[in-house]
Amino acid sequence: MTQVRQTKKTTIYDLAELAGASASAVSAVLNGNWKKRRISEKLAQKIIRIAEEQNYAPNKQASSLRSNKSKIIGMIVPKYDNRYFGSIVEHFEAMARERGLFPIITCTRRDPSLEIEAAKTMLSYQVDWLIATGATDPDKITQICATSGVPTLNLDLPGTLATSVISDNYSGAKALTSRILHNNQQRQGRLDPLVFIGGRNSDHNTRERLRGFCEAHREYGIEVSEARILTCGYAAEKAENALRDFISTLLPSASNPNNMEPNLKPNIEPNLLPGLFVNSTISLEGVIRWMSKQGYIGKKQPAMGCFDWDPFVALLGHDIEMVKQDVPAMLNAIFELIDSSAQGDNNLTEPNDKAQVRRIEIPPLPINEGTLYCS
Amino acid sequence: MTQVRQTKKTTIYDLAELAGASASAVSAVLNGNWKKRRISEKLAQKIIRIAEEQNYAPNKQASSLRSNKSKIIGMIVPKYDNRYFGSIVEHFEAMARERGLFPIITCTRRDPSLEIEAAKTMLSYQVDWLIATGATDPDKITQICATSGVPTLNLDLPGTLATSVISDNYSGAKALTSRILHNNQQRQGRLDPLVFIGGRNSDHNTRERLRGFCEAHREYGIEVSEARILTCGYAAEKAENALRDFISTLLPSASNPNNMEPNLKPNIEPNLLPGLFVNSTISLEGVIRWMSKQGYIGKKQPAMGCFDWDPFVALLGHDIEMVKQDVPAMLNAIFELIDSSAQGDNNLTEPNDKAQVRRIEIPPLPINEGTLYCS
DNA sequence: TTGAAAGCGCTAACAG
DNA sequence: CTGTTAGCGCTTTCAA
Repeated sequence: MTQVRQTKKTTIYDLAELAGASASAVSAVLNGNWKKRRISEKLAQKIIRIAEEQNYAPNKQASSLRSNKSKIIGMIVPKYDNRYFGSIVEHFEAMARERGLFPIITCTRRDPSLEIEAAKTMLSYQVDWLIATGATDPDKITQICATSGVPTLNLDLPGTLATSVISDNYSGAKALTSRILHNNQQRQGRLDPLVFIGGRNSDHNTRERLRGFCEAHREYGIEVSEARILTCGYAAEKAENALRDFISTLLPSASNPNNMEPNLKPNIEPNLLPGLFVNSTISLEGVIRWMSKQGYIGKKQPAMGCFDWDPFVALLGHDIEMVKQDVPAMLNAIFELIDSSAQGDNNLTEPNDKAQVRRIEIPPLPINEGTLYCS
Repeated sequence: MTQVRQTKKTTIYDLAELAGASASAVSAVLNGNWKKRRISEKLAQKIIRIAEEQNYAPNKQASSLRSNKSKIIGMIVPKYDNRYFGSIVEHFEAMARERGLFPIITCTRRDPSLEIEAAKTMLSYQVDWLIATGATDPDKITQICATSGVPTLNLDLPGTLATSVISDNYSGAKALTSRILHNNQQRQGRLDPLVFIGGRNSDHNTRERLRGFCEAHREYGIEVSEARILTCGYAAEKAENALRDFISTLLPSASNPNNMEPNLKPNIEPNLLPGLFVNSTISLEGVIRWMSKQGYIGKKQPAMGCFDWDPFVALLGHDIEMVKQDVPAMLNAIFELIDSSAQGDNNLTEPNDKAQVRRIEIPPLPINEGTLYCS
């Protein structure tokens, strides 16, 4: 190893010269298909040795320019501020690397325009695949990619133009709601409707969870009024404000002594909050912040549940039910699709062929580590 | 827009043909330097229109192959399982995009071999810059990149061969330790040494925090024994086990009725734990899990502090002091370095010139949102 | 104001 | 068993 720094990167031509061979020989050896080219083992060894000595790094830009496949697999993700997406990204990277793919992730902060911007940029960098995770408009991404012949898959939030792998939101939410209703009954000795908080009306998952939420109520024989659906977005602040506003309309106060939701009137007690279904950990953050400030804690805390999991919430002492989405299973499904499409690499089956568009729903896992302390 | 899908990607030659111009004109226009080439505004408009109509996506592989600059900026990150790194990545991406750079992140799970593997892969994809965040061996990465002439920067954990931007761990830890000692005194009515838990002896941050930890004790006139330094790694399980083992040697029990740390003996009470300095939120996860299981909660909970911040911990009711590392300031420092190097783009100042290697320490922010509920 | 042409580093026929 | 050659899509002189 003579050089520590060089102004110009080593190429296969440099290696070829050092090995006294041709660039194509070097290329073949370095790509591991020298048996096919029947290059002598001796030459192969020599080339490999020299490459290592020179600390050679192949130029993937050039290689994929020529071979028309980059081995880059892109993923778009909304946020890094919770365990769910963090886990998705970690699993995705690991599984991509196992397959010799190069994963690139980009975070679009739930910004629709950034999403399509990011997709276009990824196309420019010649991704072979694009996974749209939690995208606000997955179909737009699929369309853009289709123009360049790049296959896409949706994760977490479904689209109609590409196969989607998502949680079974309906069943998960229904089961979660039942558990909260049950806990609420235990706590308060009666069956009141819950409040649904967080998420967006416009997104499929929120709608499905809402459907499960309502169905669980129906099975308990409870009606849920529109006023109890607070789909205010995901941000913690929005959830905090939405809850505050809702409660202020609910509880009797100096400013509005009579302004109570009709069906709650007979039961209402100033310090008794309705049970809460929180649609994400980030919304939960706002909810808990508000409850803590107001002193709705300990005995005064209502039964609660959260669609998504966070380890500290499990320890929060709030006795909060959680649903953990099955990230490993979801990514297994994703890579099964990718693997199988790589196999049947004929032009007959277009990746996002109309007939092939499927929706795969993965059951989430119920969690209840609550009640660990602070009873 | 006639085509929805095409088997072959559109190139500047296609656009050139459609525009009745040459490829080089198209290239110039699309790169925004058509004033320099004095191309007619009319032609420029036409080309831009056609490009949009065709949903043209430039091939960055080809472009950077030719121009020898990719505009790709890579970052290596250890984990996505905490707010600190999540925040780093989000800020990094946003700031990179502001500068027209393409950020690519890769997560190496604190695995040294994966780290250098990832660095090499990024080099193959022709990154213009590489930021090594929390790397176990930053200098190795700097060396590998230097071979290809790619400048690097260290973040979070420093190296000696490239400029590093890190938190002021010593001062942060010292202040945090003082606060915990103070709280402990309030709670237990006396001054006992704390236990330091989490992190690695081998990493600079842990050592510096330990130094601040000891110095704070010294200022309080307390001696810290070796036995109280539990640098067991970062994983939650490891912290949980280390704490369990430590306590079992500390407290009298059937199996070891006399096996107590000498200087604690006079004060010991079965249910009174020593105060805790926890070196990361992920270690804290294990610590709290164990404490909850054992019932060391509420009044029985010792004073605690955590180097790093998590919103749910703030709501945990454990009255846990936290230190929040100043991620925006850290990334400002990073991009200041990048920006200034891009400015003085002469060959005279090598990016990682020996004389230029600096260490920039950013003061972390103290946080105390504790005591919100569950008093 | 524009086009032709060379070549970035690599791969893949094809020709020995 | 190995080398020559022709591009992949783009940028960049250079020449008009």
